[in-house]
Amino acid sequence: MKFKSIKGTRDILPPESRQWQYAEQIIRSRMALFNYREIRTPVFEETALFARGIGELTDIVSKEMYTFTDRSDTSLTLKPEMTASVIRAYLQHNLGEQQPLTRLFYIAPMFRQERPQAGRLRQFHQFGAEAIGGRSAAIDADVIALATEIYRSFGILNPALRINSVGCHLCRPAYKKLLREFLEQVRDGLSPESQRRIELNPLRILDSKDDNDNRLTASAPLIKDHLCTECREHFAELQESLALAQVPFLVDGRIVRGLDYYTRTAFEITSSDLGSQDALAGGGRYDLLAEELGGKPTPAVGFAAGIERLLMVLNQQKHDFPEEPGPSVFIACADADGRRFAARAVMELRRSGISAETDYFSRSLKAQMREADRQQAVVATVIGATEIADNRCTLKVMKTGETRQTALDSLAGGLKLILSRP
RNA sequence: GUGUCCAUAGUUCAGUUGGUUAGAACGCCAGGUUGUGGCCCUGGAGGUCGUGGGUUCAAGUCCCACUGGACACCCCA
Repeated sequence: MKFKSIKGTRDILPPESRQWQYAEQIIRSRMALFNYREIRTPVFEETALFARGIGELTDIVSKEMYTFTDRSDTSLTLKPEMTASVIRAYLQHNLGEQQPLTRLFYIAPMFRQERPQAGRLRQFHQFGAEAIGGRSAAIDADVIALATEIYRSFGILNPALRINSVGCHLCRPAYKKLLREFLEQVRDGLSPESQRRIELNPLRILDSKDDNDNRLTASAPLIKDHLCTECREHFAELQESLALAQVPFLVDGRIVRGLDYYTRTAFEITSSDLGSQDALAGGGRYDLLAEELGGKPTPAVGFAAGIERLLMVLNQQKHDFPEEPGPSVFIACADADGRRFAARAVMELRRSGISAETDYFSRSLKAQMREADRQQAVVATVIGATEIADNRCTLKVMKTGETRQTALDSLAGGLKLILSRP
């Protein structure tokens, strides 16, 4: 075996591809219900878009991007996330001029050069939504409700929604200072990893996986208790809106978002049926991003969710996926006349909307019937010189074994009769 | 980037303290007499034992490197 799919990427083969189609179909239907419309953007962008949007110092930008130069020496990057691209498109096409609130959703592949593990791939797929143009917390609640509604409609058993506010450029700097002062006092007891994070990313320490860290930071100040007046009111309004929408949630002051552009609302939906990477979806508000990308100040809120992780949970929870339907009819050929007939009939049937299949190996009838069975054909019929001479054939319903005669020259009609029965 | 474990037919696995032609199940193909699937029976095809080195009279089995995979850290969806 010479060529293989590259590390961290995988092929989605039948019957698994069926699960993807099914998942995407449900996602699309929920997006429509919430009045979000689809956006598709190129798989690559100028590298600078992500550097500016996500933040130069984030792990994603500093060490995980697939970056290359094209033949005219432009630095391009396979998109590691979607939000920067969506805002870029929003600004490029002045979507904000057409309506006050632009609501977009996407289903697309993303690329990050990380070490693969459970629920983490180098090419992975996300669905997500962005509501651009409004600062009301009611919109945050709408976005969060959309995310939870999608999981609810899949029948996911116990997703947990946790929300927080990470403040804004007014209150976050002061809080960070306060937090650093606290962390310095317990510095020596923290894990080496967390010690490093005091300068780099102090908020992260609060959701460390190290039990000892968590003990030491149990009494650390939380940003939700140090918000400015406006952020505090926004967070209160969010909780009220979620309650009105009857979306159950938990306030978790330790939730952080990894990307620089987040302000105020941050949320996560997790499942205990995932491995260590337990986030199904994450999102929040990013009021500063549009400006960062050269547009005029534009508040926005959104979320992104992993499709692989969704499917992992569904399979873990033994979700009842619809099966791939087999052909409606399999035409087995008894002889050369039968094969000639089948060659014409399968196309005629397909053109009249009936999925039809036949044998291509001139095999024994037994083998052809086996094939019909394997393919889960609804009906099988054997055609040969006799049938053609009599203008009659026998339709066999594979599941029950019952048979029924029909005229050969109205095969489609006879099949439709059988297929339309429950 | 770090760590732990793993790598044998299409798939899931077994291969005894290194010792002749590497096995099973499922799947696949063919047959079980005349034109009918599922169950059963019989037969068959299919493996450079991840790759490359090394130790040894002898390596699927021991050692090293590489590649790939799984899981965890990190990070995140």
